[in-house]
Amino acid sequence: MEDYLKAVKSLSEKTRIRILALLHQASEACVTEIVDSLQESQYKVSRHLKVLQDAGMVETRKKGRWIYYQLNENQADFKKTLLKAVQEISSDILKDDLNRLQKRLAKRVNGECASLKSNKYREVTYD
Amino acid sequence: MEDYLKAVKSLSEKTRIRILALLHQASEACVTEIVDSLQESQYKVSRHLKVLQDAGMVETRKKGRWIYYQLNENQADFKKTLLKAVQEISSDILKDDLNRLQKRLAKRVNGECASLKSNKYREVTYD
DNA sequence: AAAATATATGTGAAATAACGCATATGTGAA
DNA sequence: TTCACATATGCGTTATTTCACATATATTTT
Repeated sequence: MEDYLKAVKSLSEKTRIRILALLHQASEACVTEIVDSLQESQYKVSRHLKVLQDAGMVETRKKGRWIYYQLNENQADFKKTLLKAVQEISSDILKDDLNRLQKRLAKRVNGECASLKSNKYREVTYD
Repeated sequence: MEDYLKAVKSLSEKTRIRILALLHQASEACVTEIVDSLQESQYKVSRHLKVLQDAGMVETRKKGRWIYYQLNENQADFKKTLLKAVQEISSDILKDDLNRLQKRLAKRVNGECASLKSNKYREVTYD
């Protein structure tokens, strides 16, 4: 029961819903890409990612200095169904997030997350 | 978005999960029957029922002094999926609740909730 | 009308969760 | 080995949620 509760609670916060919706579309994204897509602070995103991970909703893959997050698809029916529910949310906020995500993912180099802070790459602009 | 959040939050509490699981099985139950099944206080159950109602997860039917609660099946996919997720929870607590519910529903007279506090009816015993 | 039953709610205390800032850790690049 | 970037976290503050008690409202029975 505690496990179920933890999973539902992990969905009961706006930022975390936004993250999960993002991962539904991206299949995998690193923290910076999520930060840029949501336009939220790094520590806020990082905190919420941890909650989602503790609840078993996402899993990570480390590659160099980046940590890629993705949905944890391989789990009990209950959590799968919860993730399905997230897919059924229709909201302007999520649409905007996804638009920014698309632009952000387009900056990847060789399929890897790009370091936009470095001046080797052009600025990201969202408009 | 706020509506989705409200719905998920309504699931993110143990008592409320127990109530929803009960209603999945009972199709409809009045407050006292829920109180007896969960063995929780009346005000606690009443409070949580209100949260579920505000979130649109349950609806009520008033009949005399009783208010019958049932799942609100007629709604958007997102909430339907959430309710489906609850059905997929397997837990000893829920099993016990359902056992007590069965015994409680067996006390009904003419399909109506029975007033067990009155000495016109035998005591309920759970063992 | 009075008593009993069913349900809801105002309020303040206690518990829980989210926020923000600063900072720590780890990794690759210069 | 120094610097820049990516990510995580300790901690105090604030906001949100739950709890518990008492009590209010509505309905039925006597």
